[in-house]
Formats: sequence, structure tokens, C-alpha cells
Amino acid sequence: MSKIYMQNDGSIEQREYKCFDPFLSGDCGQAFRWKEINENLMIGIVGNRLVRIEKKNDDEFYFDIDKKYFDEVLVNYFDLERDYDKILSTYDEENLVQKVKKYYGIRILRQDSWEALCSFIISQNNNIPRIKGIIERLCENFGEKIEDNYYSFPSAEKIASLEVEDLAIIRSGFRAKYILDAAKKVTSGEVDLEKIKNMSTEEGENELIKIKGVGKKVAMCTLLFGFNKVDAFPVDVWIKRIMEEKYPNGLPECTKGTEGIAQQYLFMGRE
DNA sequence: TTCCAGGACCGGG
DNA sequence: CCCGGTCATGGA
Repeated sequence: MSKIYMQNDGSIEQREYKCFDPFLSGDCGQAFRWKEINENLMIGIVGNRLVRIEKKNDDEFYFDIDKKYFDEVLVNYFDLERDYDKILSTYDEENLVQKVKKYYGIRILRQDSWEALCSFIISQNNNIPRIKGIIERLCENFGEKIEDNYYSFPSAEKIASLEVEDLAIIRSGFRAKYILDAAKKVTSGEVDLEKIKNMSTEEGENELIKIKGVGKKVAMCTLLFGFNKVDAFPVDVWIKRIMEEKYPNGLPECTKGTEGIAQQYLFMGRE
């Protein structure tokens, strides 16, 4: 049980949640903008506001934010109303149980759809430190300033107004043209992110792959991390290896319906 | 120097 | 349908 503290009109409000480690959740490869300033301080941006989280212990976290914002935004962002403990306790396959135990507390974040789409286009054939760097430059150059050194993720409209050479500064390589195509199709409505919210994972995939540079894997990451479709199962080079080694006949039956959650624990257990 | 990274596109068989 | 080459960039 994790204890979460936050501000409440000058005093401190306390909540308790099972299976919730914001540090692990923010730095497990599903989001790229949470910064670990040191081992006890993490800073991120959620909904155009800076969120500082201090780790007091392994199961105690102080959110430097008011209760109202926590309830109205962060409960949703961290998907705190989903019973992860219940889901994870149904996993009965040995390797998966081991990874869940080791990384217990990871939640699939409900990130902004556009940010997730754009971020995972950038992620293709790339490594996590470099993905973070490209996204940081994208925000610094084209986002809105929130505080010193902290910028919002640029809107699709903003990106759509750019030319491919404008993006040279972020050093995303061949992905720049994909980012622009995504921004244009999203702003024009050719790919309607709002409609995807009500679609099945399969239907959503068929929409997203209309974008150049979006194949099955990027689509699945977008659906999982940007639409909270927890049955989406992204297969990258790491998961591919794990599947070949541990699950040649497919994922264990116990993960049915929450394949994406299982995937994140397996991904953290890579190497 | 070569290899590789939360892949996708393109051409050819 | 599947295969291999290619695409930028930078750390190991």
C-alpha cells in the first residue's frame, strides 16, 4: 500500500493506493518527459502543469500539488481507479509473476493521445535516452513555456504549421517527415483522435496506420499509452525476443484483456 | 569501426 | 505474404 501526500489548503492530505509507484510508472519506457532530478525527486508535466513528486520511502510519495488538481487530473493520469492489484494477482505464469513482483507499482499512464502518438513515432528504431532528447528539443523549440526549462508538448496544430526543415533542430532524422504527416492528418481530421477513443483496439490501429511512419507497433503503443487500451500489445525488438524465448506459443491465457499491462512488466524485465 | 536502438517503407520474389 | 536494404542519429 503506497501512501500519497498532497496539499490541501495549507495542510497535508493523505491517500492510500495499492500498486502505485509514480517513479516506476514515469520511468519505465512508456513516457519520455518525466525527469528524475535525483533518486528522490521526479518532475513532469501533466496537462500543462508542472508536477513535482518527492519520494519519502519506497511506498511514500509527496505530490507538490493541490488536492483539487490531484483529483481532477492526476487520478485519471495515473489511472488510479483501475484495480491493478486485482489484475496482477490473476497472473499465474512464473516468469510474469516474477516480473510483476520486481516492478510492482507500474501503472499504464493515461497520456495525451497526440503526445503519445508523436512520441512513439519518434521512438521507432531508436533508443530511450535519445528519444527523450529529441522530445525535449521538440518541446523547447515548439511548445509553450511553463516554467524555466519546462515546456508543454507542442500541439498538433503548431507542428502542422511547420516545414520539415524547421524540425532539423530536434535531430529526429528520417522521422521528421513522419511527425509532420501525423500532425497534418490529426489537425485535418483525416485521423480523428477523438473518435479513436470509442473504437476497439483493432479499429484504432486501422485509423492510426493511415499515418506515414505508423505501423503496427507504433499504433499499439499509441493505443496503450495514449488511449489506455490495455489489451493493446506492442511488440518491439525486446518483447519480440522475450516472446521467442519464453512464449513461443503466445502470451499466457491469464493476460487476456490486459496484455498491455503485462507487456509493460515484461518490457521492464528485458535484458 | 561496427553495431544497435520501444520500426516502417519500399521493392522484389 | 515474406524478405532484405534503407533510412538519421549518437552512444557503446
